[in-house]
Amino acid sequence: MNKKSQLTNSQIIQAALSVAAEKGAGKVTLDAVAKVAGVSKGGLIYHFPSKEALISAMVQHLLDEAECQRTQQERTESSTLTAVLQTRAHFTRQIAGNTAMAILAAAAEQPALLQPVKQHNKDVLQQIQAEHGNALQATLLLLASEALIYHDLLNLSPFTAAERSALEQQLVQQARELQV
Amino acid sequence: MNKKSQLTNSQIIQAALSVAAEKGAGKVTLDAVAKVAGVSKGGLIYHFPSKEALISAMVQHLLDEAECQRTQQERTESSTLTAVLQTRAHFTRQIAGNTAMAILAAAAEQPALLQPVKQHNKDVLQQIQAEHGNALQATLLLLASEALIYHDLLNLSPFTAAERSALEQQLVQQARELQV
DNA sequence: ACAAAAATACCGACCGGTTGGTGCAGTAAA
DNA sequence: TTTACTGCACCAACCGGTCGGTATTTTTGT
Repeated sequence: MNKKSQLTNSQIIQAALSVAAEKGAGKVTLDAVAKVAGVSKGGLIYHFPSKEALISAMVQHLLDEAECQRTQQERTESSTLTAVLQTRAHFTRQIAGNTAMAILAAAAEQPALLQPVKQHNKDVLQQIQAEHGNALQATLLLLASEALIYHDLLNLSPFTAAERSALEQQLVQQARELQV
Repeated sequence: MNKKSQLTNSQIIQAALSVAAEKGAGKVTLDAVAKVAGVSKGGLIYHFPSKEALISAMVQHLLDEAECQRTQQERTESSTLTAVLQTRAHFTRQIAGNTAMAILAAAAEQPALLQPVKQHNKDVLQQIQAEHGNALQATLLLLASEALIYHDLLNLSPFTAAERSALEQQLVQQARELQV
């Protein structure tokens, strides 16, 4: 029953994501997740032996998804930096609702659970720095883009949708100019 | 006993800050805070009638402190943007430990508690945009600086201390060049 | 000036509810 | 027979918050 098991597995993660998004980061409880996933609590524990394991899987899932979208975008972009900026410009808000609270839940629960995210960011940064002669400037552009994400994460964005689009566009443009 | 009351009040907030920093955002409980503050739970509740009130006060305290440091820096800087960047470069890491988890605690508990932070950011942004002809570029610099803070916040920084200093220096320099 | 009264600051046992997690008997499918 | 669960009772720990009571300070009446 490997297939059904995998299915249930991803159902649970999706449920965890949606609980985080709808009820808030502090409300991701095993009971709530099990209920939304349509699984008994015992079933949940069968798949993820602890809450920590569940949240860790949640974070990993998010990371895999981001990675997937980025590599997809890289086919039509000329550098990693522009690919990242474009991906973020297009997909951020659609994922934001889910991602935000999930990350927050992880951070609140046990900060160490964000370690994979850190590693991922580090990898991306190194790749970008290697591609550009002006690594410092490339890094600044990447940072500005990250700040926009963090704004979504904590719902702290002071920008209107228009302002935000302008910023994203500007970032991509400057990134393109940076290429030699 | 107004003075002693105020003292206890700030002791409690300090305790809440240190609990958040040392134990993590998810461990800010009334019992833990009371214990660190050297106050009974009843005493804590006397000062802050609910956990929400406590965390709200915590956030406000942080905001006031940041505001104070910034206005202090503004005396020796020629623009709000450079003042902000300088302040962040010098003080971020020393506050980071406390601030980080406090903000996270607020976010996880009830996202609405971050509303004052949002307003504060908005005000700063508007002031900066009004001061610069190239508002877009000024905003990008501000954003990059914010990303560095968020890195501290979630302990996600991929930079070494040296890299980080270089980035901060670069930001200030570009901000100075932006002034006309 | 001084005691009675009132307001303030604080204690800590206690309560109802929640949480993460266990244990186990049973079952349907592979 | 193994895998993948269900369903439910149960648990210890913990959580936010209440409540009755107490010590101390301030206000007030005389």
